[in-house]
Amino acid sequence: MPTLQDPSGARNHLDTLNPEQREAVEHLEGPLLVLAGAGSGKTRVLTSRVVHLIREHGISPDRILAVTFTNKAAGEMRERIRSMLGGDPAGIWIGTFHSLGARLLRRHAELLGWASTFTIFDAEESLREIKRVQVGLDIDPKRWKPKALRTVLSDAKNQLVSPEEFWEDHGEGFDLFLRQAARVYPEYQSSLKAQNAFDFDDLLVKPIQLFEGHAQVLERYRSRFGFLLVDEYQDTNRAQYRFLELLGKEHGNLMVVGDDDQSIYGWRGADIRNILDFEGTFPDAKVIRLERNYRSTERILQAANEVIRQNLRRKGKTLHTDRAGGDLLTVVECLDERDEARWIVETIQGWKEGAMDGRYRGFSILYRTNAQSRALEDAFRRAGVPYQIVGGVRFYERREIQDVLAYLRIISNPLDEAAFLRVVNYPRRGVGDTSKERLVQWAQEERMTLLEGARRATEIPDLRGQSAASLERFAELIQVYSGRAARVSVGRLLEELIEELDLLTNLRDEGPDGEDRAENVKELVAGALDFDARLVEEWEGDPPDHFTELDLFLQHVALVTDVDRHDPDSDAVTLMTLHNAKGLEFPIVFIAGMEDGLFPLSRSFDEPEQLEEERRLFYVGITRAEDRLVLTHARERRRAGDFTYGSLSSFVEAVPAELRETERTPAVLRRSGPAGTGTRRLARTRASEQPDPDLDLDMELNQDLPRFTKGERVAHGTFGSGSVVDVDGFGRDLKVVVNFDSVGRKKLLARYADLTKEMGG
DNA sequence: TATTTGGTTGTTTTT
DNA sequence: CAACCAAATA
Repeated sequence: MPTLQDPSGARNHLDTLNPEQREAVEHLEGPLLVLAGAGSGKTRVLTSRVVHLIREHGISPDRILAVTFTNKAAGEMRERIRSMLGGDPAGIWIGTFHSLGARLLRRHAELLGWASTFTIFDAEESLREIKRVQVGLDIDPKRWKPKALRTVLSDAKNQLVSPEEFWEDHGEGFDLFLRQAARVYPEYQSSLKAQNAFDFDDLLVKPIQLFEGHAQVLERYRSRFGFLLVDEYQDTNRAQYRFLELLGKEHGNLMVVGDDDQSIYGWRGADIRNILDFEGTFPDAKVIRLERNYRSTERILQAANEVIRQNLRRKGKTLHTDRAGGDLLTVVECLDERDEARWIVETIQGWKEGAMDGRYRGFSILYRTNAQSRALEDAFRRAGVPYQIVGGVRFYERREIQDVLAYLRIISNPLDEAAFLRVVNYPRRGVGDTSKERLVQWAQEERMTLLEGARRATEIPDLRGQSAASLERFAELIQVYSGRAARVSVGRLLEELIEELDLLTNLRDEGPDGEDRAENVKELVAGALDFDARLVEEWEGDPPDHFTELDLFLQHVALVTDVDRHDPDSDAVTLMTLHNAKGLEFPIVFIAGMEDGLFPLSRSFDEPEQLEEERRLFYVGITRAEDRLVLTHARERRRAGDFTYGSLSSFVEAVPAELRETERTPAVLRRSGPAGTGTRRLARTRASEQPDPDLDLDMELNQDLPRFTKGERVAHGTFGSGSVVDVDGFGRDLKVVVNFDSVGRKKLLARYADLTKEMGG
């Protein structure tokens, strides 16, 4: 037991806790469910309990396993424990399910038939792989969408359904799509194995197989980790539950912390029953509720309580705060998404001088879909207000980053064919699709890896001399760098590689985005150089012996998310989806796009379960706010190319009127005349709402699309006159086949085509 | 072999 | 209105 100094005065860490928090922290053995409302200090409870276990009960840190939802949360937790303890909790495991899984696999991959230098395929890479498998099985990727297949396979994995079981269930079933999936699944798995790769879901599934198939390994970790702690338990899925069950069911020292009202990942397989039924699974479980909120004003909390109260499937709790009163919620009506964005930016500029100390960092804008960030981003850029977007196109998913990473992957894992094929002709060295094809085929026949094949490219029949020479040089390059990888840091390796390939110049020559791309690559290098330092602390007392720093770097970048990269200290407004906002807090929060159909999304209307999940998402959004909450909605919004007209979200109407005030942007006021006609709009409901008649622009788009019948004569701006041959689809998807007199047959989408009916046809 | 073009497609949410 | 993809052409 460490008898270390306590610089933060945390010796009395119990004194600052409320009775419920304290009870949770002092809990020693047996299952414990902490139902922690938003802002109730659950992270504090988790860290304090770890510290308490170590310091008061003499538990060695290496007996503790803590699971967090993001890597950032893991890092913060470790940091807080360190500072409370006054020293590093060496040997403790803290991470996400995925990173812990990766860690286990690094140590024991051989038992499953993988090498410890395995590659982790990200979502994009698994998609490519699925496509490749599809083509191999002669399954048309147009008819059966690879993305849909990936979703199905991912779901199956998260439910721990093996390829064999999946085949039994669907291989000969009546659902044609699932039948295709049943064929793809086993092929996909063996393809991954052949490349010494795991996909994201494997990081959960394979450790479970490891435990289930190797009793001595399970026993080793089971006895090592006598204390398990899990954050955000409401978002765990079947596989994650199984993982915990294997490690913790026997001794039962499992503390889970979560909030059923904040379960927002059902679509990803998260099973809310895990938390709802915890007491059923662990009959001797102690349950502690944390309902005191330390974050938000009373007004905000009342709104949140009222909203979530409408859900049926919940444990039920009500949050309280000492922060009586507070500002009303503001509901703002905007013209369209650009007006909305402009208003938000201007409001932020106005407010920051007063209450916010002239700083931007306390502001956050949340939205339902990533697409909404575009208009906001435009407005911020135009106004010169600093912002950071979390999510959307993720940093590590950018094309140029993926290209560079693919080099590192093939250097680290020579079996990684996906990486090989990605960069063998990047930068261009005259190895086109046909050459690649030849190589792949030949290597397969000769039973060698693509890299070996490239090394012996001159032996490949029907290959241009120039291509063969390029392949040989490429193979040599990779070989040289593989050797260096063991001796040199990743940062250094990357610098040399980029220099040698002259990548930055290459990127800059690419066109308008080239400079940005070059910058991104530089940022990656900076990250790699920085990585060396971090490595040491993370694996302290648990040294990496079977693999290189390069492997760990690749693992790191495969698992970091954009939320992890969010920098709360930079003075910028934060923009992100509501999903990404989980666990964060801001003094002032804007939620944009509060329209029925967008939030809640229209797809959730007919499924009560889904509507409840949307509502929980709204609840999460509301409870991010400390002092002020602003909800904006637009009369019309461009979505997927055309206009949609939305009315105020029913979620907002669920907030009692006395808790909110309504406002309209100047642009709206200009349109509808001075206030006074005011409240009418907000009381109105549903989609019957039309834009004001004086809203001249885009009037036509709002009119019902004309109907067409076969044989009818029509006229088109560019193609001239013709007759309707066929009509297909309906509504916004209405397609019309017209045989034009001059240019012949064309298939047109009615909503764009602007066809007019010819008189007397 | 590389680049351009035209046509189709699509918007939930992500570890 | 994109972004992405397949076929066409330089």
